[in-house]
Amino acid sequence: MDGRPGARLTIGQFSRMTYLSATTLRHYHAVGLLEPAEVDAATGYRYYTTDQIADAHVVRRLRDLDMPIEEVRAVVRAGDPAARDAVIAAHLGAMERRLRTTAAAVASLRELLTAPVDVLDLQYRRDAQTPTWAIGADVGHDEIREWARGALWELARAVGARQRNGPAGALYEPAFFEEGRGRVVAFVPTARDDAPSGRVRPLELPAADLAVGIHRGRLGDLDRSYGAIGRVVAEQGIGVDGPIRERFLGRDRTAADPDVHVVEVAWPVDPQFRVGISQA
Amino acid sequence: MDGRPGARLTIGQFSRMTYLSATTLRHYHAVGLLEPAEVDAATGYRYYTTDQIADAHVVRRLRDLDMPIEEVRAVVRAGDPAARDAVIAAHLGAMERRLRTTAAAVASLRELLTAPVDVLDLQYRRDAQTPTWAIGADVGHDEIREWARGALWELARAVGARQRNGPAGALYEPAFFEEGRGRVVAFVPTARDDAPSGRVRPLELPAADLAVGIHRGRLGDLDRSYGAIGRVVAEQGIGVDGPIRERFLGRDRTAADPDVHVVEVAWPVDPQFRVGISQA
DNA sequence: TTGCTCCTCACGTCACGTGAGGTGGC
DNA sequence: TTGCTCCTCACGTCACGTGAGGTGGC
Repeated sequence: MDGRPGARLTIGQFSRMTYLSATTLRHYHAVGLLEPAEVDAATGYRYYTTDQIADAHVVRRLRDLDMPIEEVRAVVRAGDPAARDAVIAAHLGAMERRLRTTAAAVASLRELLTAPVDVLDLQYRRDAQTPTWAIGADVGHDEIREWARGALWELARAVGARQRNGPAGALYEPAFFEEGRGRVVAFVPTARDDAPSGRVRPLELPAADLAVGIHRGRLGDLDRSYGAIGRVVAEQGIGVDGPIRERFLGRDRTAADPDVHVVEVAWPVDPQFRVGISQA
Repeated sequence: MDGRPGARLTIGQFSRMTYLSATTLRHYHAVGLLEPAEVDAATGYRYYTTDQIADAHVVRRLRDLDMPIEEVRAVVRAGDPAARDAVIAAHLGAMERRLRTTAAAVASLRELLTAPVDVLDLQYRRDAQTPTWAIGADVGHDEIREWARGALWELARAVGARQRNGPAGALYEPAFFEEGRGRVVAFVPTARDDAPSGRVRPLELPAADLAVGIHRGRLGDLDRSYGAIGRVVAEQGIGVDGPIRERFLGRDRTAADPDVHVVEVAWPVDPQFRVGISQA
């Protein structure tokens, strides 16, 4: 029994036990993620020990789950097991959310390829200036669902059911569509004139001339309705600058699919040319 | 009603309707994935048409699912709807498989972080030369499960239950672990001396001195057992060159988890030093 | 005329993989 | 001594993002 707990391993031996290529191990050394226990000063040879195998497995598993190297480093470096577990739990939670949305995206794409092209009934409408309470932020495409849920929940609680003057909605700056990230404002119409708290601010929603279409389907399929509305607006040549508006009219409980939402999508247009579309 | 079906859009307008950034659209033009309907020869301005919105949505959705641009191009270029659907179906199938393995990996990682370190009972054994029928190939880490299933199924059918002399197994060249890809040979012991067909070839499994451990768990957790065995072998300093051997002893039907496999993992060692580990 | 949109390079990013060319260790 | 392992650059890959510096269109 001459076993040495920290037996020295060359990079090749360590590679075989960790499923990490020598190139990858050199890279992890360069970026300080997984440092060899010893480096020969004369030859530059890297030597690892058997004690490092467990860490290397954790690193590989986390990288297999696409955790960025910076986060993996935070996990490995965390002295405190609680802090370590927190980082991992956060990433695993994000992974599981991504899993679910990806599964939904796959299902939705199958549908997109078999279902016919959407034809939307577009209507022209002028919305008057409206007092609201609102929450605004710079939001990315990938986080919009979660952000909107949180903001609308906070707005609902702040305004109160009795003081609400209509369905909640949101404004999207063009950059949100053009660059995948931009200012988004969630709002709830209300005539309250006291001072809101938290992230909530009073907002006078400006009057606007709009081409309005109804999206009835999953939120992940909103792009199809946007495309259909944008297409008509472009073909009529009636579009003008300004944020896109959405209003959330609830779920369609008569549908077989439990995730069918009813969302009004409103595109700013020039009122002079409203002859091009039907009237509300 | 002056709508023009193919209305001209600047890159910014098209960007807003497709959720693709102008930079991304220029990139797709450069690589020939999504070409503008018109390019102004004097100014270089790109112009798209509303007819291209649907294609752009398909491209974006496929890219969101990480389909490589080459494959997306094949989908968009496919004139034949059947060919188009075949490419998409193949990728969606791969996506769904990846979804399942990722879900498993997440669950397994949670366990890895809470469960104690594996302690394996290692035993020394000399295996005599063994006649087998075998299938070999160059296989990557990500495809090993599928490949092994196919190869073992073909071997089982070729050899026949009555001519089988023991459990099936596999050999792995070091490159499989070091580079994530390498030669793998699946085998079934048999004394048959007729000529096999298909991918099957006769193979004399060479005699070998082995350190043998039993992995009892999910196949996705085999790395833990490899690490534990490799560690002991390294600490004793008894490892020698040669392929790793596995033998598949079936599932543990007594376990609550339906995916508990029993796999014998054998690491080639120098018989001179077998005093370091217990005897079989 | 202003300023917003669009243009073309060139370079950066992320996590490595792939040689080229050379040295060290058993 | 051979050849296998290891070394350090340097550059490539993939799908864009990010300026820099400049022109065009309403």
